[in-house]
Amino acid sequence: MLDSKLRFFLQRCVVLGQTKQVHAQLVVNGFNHLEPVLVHQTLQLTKEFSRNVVYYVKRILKGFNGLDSFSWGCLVRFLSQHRKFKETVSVYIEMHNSGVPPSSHAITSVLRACGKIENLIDGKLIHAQALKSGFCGCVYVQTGLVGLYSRLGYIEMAKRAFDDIAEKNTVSWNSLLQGYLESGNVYEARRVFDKIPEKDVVSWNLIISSYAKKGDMGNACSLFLAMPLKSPASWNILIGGYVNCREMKLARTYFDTMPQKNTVSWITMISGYTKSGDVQSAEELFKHMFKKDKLVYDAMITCYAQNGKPKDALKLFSQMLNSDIQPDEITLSSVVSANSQLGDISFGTWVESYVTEHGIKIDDLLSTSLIDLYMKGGDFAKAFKLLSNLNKKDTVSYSAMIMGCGINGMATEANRFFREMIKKKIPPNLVTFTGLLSAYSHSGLVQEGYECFKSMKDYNLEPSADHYGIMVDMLGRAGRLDEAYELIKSMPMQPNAGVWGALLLASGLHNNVEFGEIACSHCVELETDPTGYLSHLANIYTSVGRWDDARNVRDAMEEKKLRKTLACSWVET
DNA sequence: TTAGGGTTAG
Repeated sequence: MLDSKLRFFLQRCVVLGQTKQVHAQLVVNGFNHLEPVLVHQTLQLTKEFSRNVVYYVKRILKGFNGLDSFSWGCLVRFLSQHRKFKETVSVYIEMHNSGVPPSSHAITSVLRACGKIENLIDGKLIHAQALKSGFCGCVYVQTGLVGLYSRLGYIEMAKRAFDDIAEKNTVSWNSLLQGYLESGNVYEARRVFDKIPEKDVVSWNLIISSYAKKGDMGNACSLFLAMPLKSPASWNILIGGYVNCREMKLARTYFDTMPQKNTVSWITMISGYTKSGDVQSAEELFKHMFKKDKLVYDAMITCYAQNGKPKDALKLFSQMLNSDIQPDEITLSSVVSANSQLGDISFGTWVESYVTEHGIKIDDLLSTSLIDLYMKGGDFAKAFKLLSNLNKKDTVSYSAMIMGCGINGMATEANRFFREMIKKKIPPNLVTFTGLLSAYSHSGLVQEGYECFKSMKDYNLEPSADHYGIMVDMLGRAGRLDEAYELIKSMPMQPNAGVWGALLLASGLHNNVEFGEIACSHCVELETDPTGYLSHLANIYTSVGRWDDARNVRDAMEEKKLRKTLACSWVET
């Protein structure tokens, strides 16, 4: 009687607190055989991932006297469903080490997880276990194997696993299709697609997504129009394709007409606007969203951080915390980047304590943004420690380091890091050279800077206008104005105001009227507000005693300023 | 089984 009563209560639990109450009842009455039902129910009712639930369930599992592969399987599946793939694998291993035989659910889930985190070694081990435990006749497990090998690019293995399936379902076919798409064999993929006996939405979405990723929107769109039933994912794939091609207008048209938008649709649009620098449109979408989840906040914070609005990024971050949404390492990397733009080094300490308090893992990307923060703030030791603790040092982390050296005029260190990355076969990029050149420039090492600039072509890098700007600045400061001017004339692209501005600045330092005039005229042409440049020129005239010219320039400035003020008040009224 | 959020410059 009590048994069925407890079962009844369990099945009606809607929050963790209730299952915990019933659990206490079970234990008191010695009904431990109902614990698997409790585990199942608890995980079923947990719609949003919660670490507390995992701890709670794990505690129950550890207390089992008998082996329960059902309950363990529930947990493994729960973790996989909530995209905690590393944990899925580690819990599966824990289960195995406890001597619990796997269930088909557990195997299918862990195979998916191995595929997602590209863990071939464990994937193969689990394949062997599946064989040993006799699950290789189960279509779900077999399909899981096709999925694993497909995702990891072992198409031959995937094909073999697929051929072994006696009764293939559409998921089996789709997994194979994904394998061919992953390995870039479009021809074979198309053949598989055409052979699928009952194509479902996913079959269509997979093939459309492959065209969209390549930027072949013609094919993507015509298949999209041809498909019989569209899911929100189909629309999102198409929108994502247009976003990647920077076709925001078309993306917006589909976004506006799609029948059922979900958060993925909104995030795809917001990140599209982020990349095209349209903060206003991103903001407008964000404001109109009804239910904002963590990923939406992340997308919008990144939008601010990447478009030079660090203060807005931080404001939104505190709003996020106030809404009780927990940030993770992805959120924090953007927020650290925002703080780095503001030069607030104290935020690094905050992040480090927040991370330990909330059990967030500092991964390489978050470390890199912290390296940038500490280097800009001059805490070389902390940055260096983070760099040496990285799992994988890459172009970005080294560039952040070198960039910091550049800002702080540490040419020797910049050069040391540069040589280190070359030795490790990590390719430098344009940012690396921006850092390196500015390090030489700030230290006045003209010869080294020159060599470095010339060496860019050895790494197949074409200097940008900014790199020329640094060179002009460096040569100019050293008084080599002729060389600086010659360098500008040799530029393969149109020199920007930064380049001419550097020459103007140097002309001022060395009281050179000739180059000052040339540089200033170009700056005025390129920028809407010429007052700063003109005042520089006036100072040059003054320094060589050409008072009349100085006055003429200042008069011209007054007139322009007056006109600007008039224009402003005209607009205001 | 498909679709969404991150790090270095300006």
